[in-house]
Amino acid sequence: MADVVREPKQKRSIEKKERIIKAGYDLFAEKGYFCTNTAEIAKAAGVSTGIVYGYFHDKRDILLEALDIYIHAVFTPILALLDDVTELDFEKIIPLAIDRGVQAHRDNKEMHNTLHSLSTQDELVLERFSELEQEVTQTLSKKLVALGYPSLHLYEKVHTAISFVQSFAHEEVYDHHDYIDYDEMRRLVTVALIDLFR
Amino acid sequence: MADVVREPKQKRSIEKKERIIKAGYDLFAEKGYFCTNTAEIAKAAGVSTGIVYGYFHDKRDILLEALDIYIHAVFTPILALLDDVTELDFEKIIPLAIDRGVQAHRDNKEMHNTLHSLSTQDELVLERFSELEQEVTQTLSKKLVALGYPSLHLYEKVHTAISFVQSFAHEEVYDHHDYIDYDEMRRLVTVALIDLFR
Amino acid sequence: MADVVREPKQKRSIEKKERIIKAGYDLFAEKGYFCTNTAEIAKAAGVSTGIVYGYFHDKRDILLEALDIYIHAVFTPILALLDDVTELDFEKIIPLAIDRGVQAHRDNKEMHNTLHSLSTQDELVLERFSELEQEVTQTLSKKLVALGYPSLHLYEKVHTAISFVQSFAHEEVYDHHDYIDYDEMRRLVTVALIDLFR
Amino acid sequence: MADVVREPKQKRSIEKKERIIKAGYDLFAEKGYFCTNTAEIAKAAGVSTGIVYGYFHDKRDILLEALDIYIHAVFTPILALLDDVTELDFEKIIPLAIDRGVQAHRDNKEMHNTLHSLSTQDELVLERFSELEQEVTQTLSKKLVALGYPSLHLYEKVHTAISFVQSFAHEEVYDHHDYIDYDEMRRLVTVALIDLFR
DNA sequence: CATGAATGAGTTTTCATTCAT
DNA sequence: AATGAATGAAAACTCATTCAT
Repeated sequence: MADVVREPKQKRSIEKKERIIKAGYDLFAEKGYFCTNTAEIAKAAGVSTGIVYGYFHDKRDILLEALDIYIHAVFTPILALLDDVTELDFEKIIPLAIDRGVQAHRDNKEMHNTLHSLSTQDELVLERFSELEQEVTQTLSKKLVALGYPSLHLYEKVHTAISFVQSFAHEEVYDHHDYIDYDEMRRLVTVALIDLFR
Repeated sequence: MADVVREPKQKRSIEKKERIIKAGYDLFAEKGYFCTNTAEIAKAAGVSTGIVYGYFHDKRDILLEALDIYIHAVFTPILALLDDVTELDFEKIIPLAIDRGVQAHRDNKEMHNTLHSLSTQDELVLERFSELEQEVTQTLSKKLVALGYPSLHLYEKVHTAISFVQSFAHEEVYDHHDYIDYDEMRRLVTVALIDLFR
Repeated sequence: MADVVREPKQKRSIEKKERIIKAGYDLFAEKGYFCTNTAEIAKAAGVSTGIVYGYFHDKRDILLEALDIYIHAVFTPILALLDDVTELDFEKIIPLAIDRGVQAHRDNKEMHNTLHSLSTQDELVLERFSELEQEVTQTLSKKLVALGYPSLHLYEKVHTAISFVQSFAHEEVYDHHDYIDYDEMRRLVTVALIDLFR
Repeated sequence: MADVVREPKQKRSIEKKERIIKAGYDLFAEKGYFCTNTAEIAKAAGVSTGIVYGYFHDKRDILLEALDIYIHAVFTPILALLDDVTELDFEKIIPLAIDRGVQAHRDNKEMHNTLHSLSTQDELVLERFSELEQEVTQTLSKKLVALGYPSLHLYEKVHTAISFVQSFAHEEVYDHHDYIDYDEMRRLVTVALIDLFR
């Protein structure tokens, strides 16, 4: 009935809302969205089940907020990638980019999976992911152009690079395979990316 | 307490089991594992809900069998990739590989997502995915060696190549972004992969 | 998800569905719609909570079916009122009508209240009540005309009569007041109704 | 365990309490007792949810106070009915009584329904209704006697009259039926009531 | 083997009431 | 007195799994 959600203004409330998001984030990451229930989230956040619905419309709403956290955590370092760069030395930039990508993935791999899988079933999740990729691609492209890189097919290059980095990060972070030497793989990816921008 | 699952010998039973797997496959792909219920699967398969438990231990068991179907569908064409190749002309092989990868992804993208997301939560799903990647990497590597390609760091090259192809396939199949020219991106990926094996 | 409701064909199922409606009827009548929960209905019907949703969309759906029962129980005897009448002797007909009305009310007074109050909040309940009143009015009018009664303002007369009978029935059934002699009141109502049709 | 309810002495408090009752009245009338929650009442009254429990024991307590308002609103004009009458001309009195009854019903029809339905479930509501009917019947009867009307079966006549008026008021106010000419129906009721007192 | 009705534990969500501030 | 965040019990409804037929 009361389809109203508190927009907390006071510090204590804001902290509480954030505790709930954090608890949701961790549980969704650990067990997936569908295997996590609101009672668990409330318990993990140290609040009652009722108050969860004071801050969020429903469980999905918690996910959407967790998505924002995730996006912030993962993409902030990547967007900042070229901030300290003054000259276009891809031999230096690429390894740094890979490090950042791997680190971001390492810190958030479970959530990544949870969100990625939901993106098939949830318009909004998909949309936000999409917007984000666009923002990253365009921001990095703009910075490269500002540093003097030619703009021909740049979006495609950057997008491909991001895609390769993510793909490698995923491999390394999960580290499934005994028969793969990940250092060597990293070298191959590095070379491929340097060639891409040559 | 018949925790026993029939191993169907007769043709009619085998067909029935396969219909259930197919129905499960389609529904899991369309709506995800958790948003599909067993009654729907049974209905789609044209059987009663009860009999599902005559062929499968539980819902997850259907998923596991669907996983096998998926694996077969996706990886058979990829494993067969080098079967008709007699000389190592990567300028020809790579575009073919990309086509196959994109096609496989296109045909099974929803199931890919469903399974991928479950792999975080389900040991066995993860394990089978892992085994499969290993098999593909090693089979393709073996074929390349047989065709005269040097074996140094070959697993890493092949694995990286697979990873890049999948990554591109995903991009192209989902086709999120207006600002990306996917033909150009395909060209970039093709060049990168040719360089990888040069 | 499965928004499907079984339409029971077999005798056992039909009996079960009727048991649920009966249990709902009794509980709604006794405690009102909002103070009755589905678990209670299930328990009273001797079934599990789950199966209730096999036969009914939701709690309101049980109410709607109970409404049909109510309508049948209350209005069947009233509709049949003039069936055995061959001549228009209101001195005989009116007392009979009052008896029937009081009896119907007596048998179903709680449900009457429950439904009546919901009619304000539920379109469909209101609609069915309305239809019913219309049917009763028109059926009785038609019978009177067939017996030779003039049709001028007949609907209004019949509707007024019904309304008076219900009103008296309510009074007598509840029997609130010590200071009222209900036999005398019945006499007054009888006279008023006879005069109405004179 | 402050189960104590403030009896407000100061003007501001009294106003606040009245605002809550008014808000409760309106919401109960509009949506029914069970579909109205205390937060809504508080909001509509412009107070906090907490303070509601400073003035009322519980939600039902608000209803009971709203009942008093209702009773006052509905029955005051009816009780005053014969105040200006000096001679017993029922041809004049009856139409006036019907007008008053219809008007009272029109102004409070939703609350009437809400309260009426609760009277089955709530002793106190039933009791107050009963007391009220008694008061109205007895007050009007006394006035009639003072004007020279014979007291034989007077309570029954008055009670019947009230009951008929209410019944007609309900019909006219809801105005369900296209096939009914309510002006004609009013005429019939008027005649019946005049005859009742003849 | 097959059916599909039945079970009941589990899930999301609401809301009257309390309580820290 | 007043606030409105917080509580937690209770409600509606779902669904994997079982079982009588």
